[in-house]
Order: sequence, then structure tokens, then C-alpha cells
Amino acid sequence: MAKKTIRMRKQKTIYIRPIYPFSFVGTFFKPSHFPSKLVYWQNGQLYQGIRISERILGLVISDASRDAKPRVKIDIYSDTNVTKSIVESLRKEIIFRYNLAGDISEFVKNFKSDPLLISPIKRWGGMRPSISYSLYEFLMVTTVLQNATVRRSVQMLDNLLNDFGIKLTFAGQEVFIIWQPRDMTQISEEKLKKLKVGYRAKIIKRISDDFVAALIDEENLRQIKNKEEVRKQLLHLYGVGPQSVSYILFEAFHFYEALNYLSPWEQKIYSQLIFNNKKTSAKRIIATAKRRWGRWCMLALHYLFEDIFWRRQSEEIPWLEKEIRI
DNA sequence: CATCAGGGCCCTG
DNA sequence: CAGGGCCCTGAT
Repeated sequence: MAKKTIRMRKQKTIYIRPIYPFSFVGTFFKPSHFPSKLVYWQNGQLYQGIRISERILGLVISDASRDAKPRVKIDIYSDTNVTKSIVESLRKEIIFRYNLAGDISEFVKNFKSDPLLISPIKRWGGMRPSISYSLYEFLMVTTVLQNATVRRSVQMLDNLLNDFGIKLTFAGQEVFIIWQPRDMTQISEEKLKKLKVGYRAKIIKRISDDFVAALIDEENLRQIKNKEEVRKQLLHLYGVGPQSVSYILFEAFHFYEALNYLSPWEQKIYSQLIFNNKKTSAKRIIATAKRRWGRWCMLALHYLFEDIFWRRQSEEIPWLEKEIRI
């Protein structure tokens, strides 16, 4: 059990208007993501915790679009009242994390007749790359994803959250929020290893230390428009390699063409979706995607990927099940 | 029982 | 640039 629990009550509701075209479900719920206690999706609503300048808030995010005008509703929960400046910082943060100010109209326009994308775009047109987490939180997640099956990743994160996370109770649900970098400074590697994270203990420590020392700063990175510069800075972090960086560049920083690495299991899935076989190399898939979709190449793959995971929820896709190691 | 391969990354040679 | 080692777990 988490050592700390915060019970929250509803304080305020705000609305955000995303840029058209927009898919609420596609943007706020990613069926391909591994299941964690950090976010909870139910009945078209997303529950999550978030830190805004040292304050912890609970959010219930839902679709409030009207007359084809996209609109996102956010109910804000907290154990104390929230000031106007917290609310405004939260608004900005949500707009960035979920890329609500991003404009992907050109992608939709250009490829809505592309044979591979025609039905994903019909279903999810307006879906953006997004992530519920802060950069630090995302790095903790990519660390537990390394060299592990889904079950083991979940176990590692659960163990960490039980010792260092905070449980938030609001709107009749429970979600957890990850510790802060400074909470790790006095925790020994040995103690982390008891939580069965193995060699990742060192990674968790060193990334946390770098955040505490302000060697890495999410706000700064967000200002950088050059993808390769962001990549370079992320790769400086211990335990962060090409796989983690590719997730982060696309999902956290929204570079639609961040595509130069595919892990073996993803390669098999894309190979099947694009070439109808399992053995087309990652290199060839990447080259094809770049040629076909240009500066939207990673976004295009994302549409294919999420679409097949959505279909998996309602139909049997035996070849896919084999590639997803539970 | 022993061995091995994971939804990587680091380090060495 | 290739390949061994790192952690744990479940499969064989």
C-alpha cells in the first residue's frame, strides 16, 4: 500500500478547445499503452493525477464537444482550494501534454484516401500523439519497460508506487502519482533492488539525480524546435537509449516524424500491417514510411498501431496476440 | 533441476 | 560496430 493517500473533492471545472480536427478518445486513451495505476480510463473518461507547481491535483477529463466543435472538459479535484494561477498553469500543461494546440489537419487531408490509413483516419481522425505524464514520470515508465514483459513492467511500477507513490482518491476512483526526483536522493540502490527492478535501480537513481541537479529541464526541452537537439539531450541521460528516446520524442514532444528505431515486436506488427508478412526489416519499414508519409511518418504509424489495438478490444486478432508478450 | 529469452542500454575491445 | 553483462520471471 502506498504510504500516503490524499482524498480530494471537486474544486473547479474548466474547458479547453482543441484545434480541429480532434479525436477525444484517440488523444486521451491509448489502447497500446501498458496498463498502469497512473491513469484510469472508464466510460469515455480519463482519471489521472498531475503535479502543478508542487500541488497535486486529481483530474477527470471528458469529451464536451458540441455541434462538431471539439471541447474538452476537465474536472479538477484537490484536498484544498485551487487558485486561479494553478488553474491557468494546469490549462497550459494539459494543452501541451495532450498536444491540443497541435494542428494535424494537413495529415488528415493528405492521407484520408491512403489505402492503409483510410479506416484509421475515419475512426480516429484528429488523434494526436500524447502522454499523460511529465517527462520525469515518462522516463520512470520507459525504464520499467526495458527488457521486460508487460506483466513484469507492471509489477515493477506497482512495487515502486507502493513504496514511493501517492494514492489519490477522487470522483469515486483511485489513481497513483509518481514520486518526485528529490524523493529518490536518500533512497539506496539496494533498497530499490528489493523492489525487483534489478539493474534499473541505478537508472532510476541517476535520472532522479540529474533532475534534482537541473541537468535536464522539461520546460527547456519543450522550447527546442530541433528534434535532433532534443534527442541528443535525452540520450545523455543514463539508461536512456534509442527505444526510450523514440517514444519520448513522439509522445511527449510531438515530433510527428520521430522515426528511426523500431523494436523487434513493433517491427513484426508494422510488417504485418503494411506488408502482410512478419519479416520485413525495421530498416525497410522505416524507409517505406518516410517515403510514403514524409514529415508525418511516425504519426501515420501511430494511427496504424492504435487502430489495431482498438480492434483487438472487440475482435480476435490471433497474429497480434502472439506479438504482445503479457 | 538448469537454461534461456525477453516491449534496452552500457561498456568494452 | 559487435557482443557480453545486467536484473528478474516465466517458459521449456
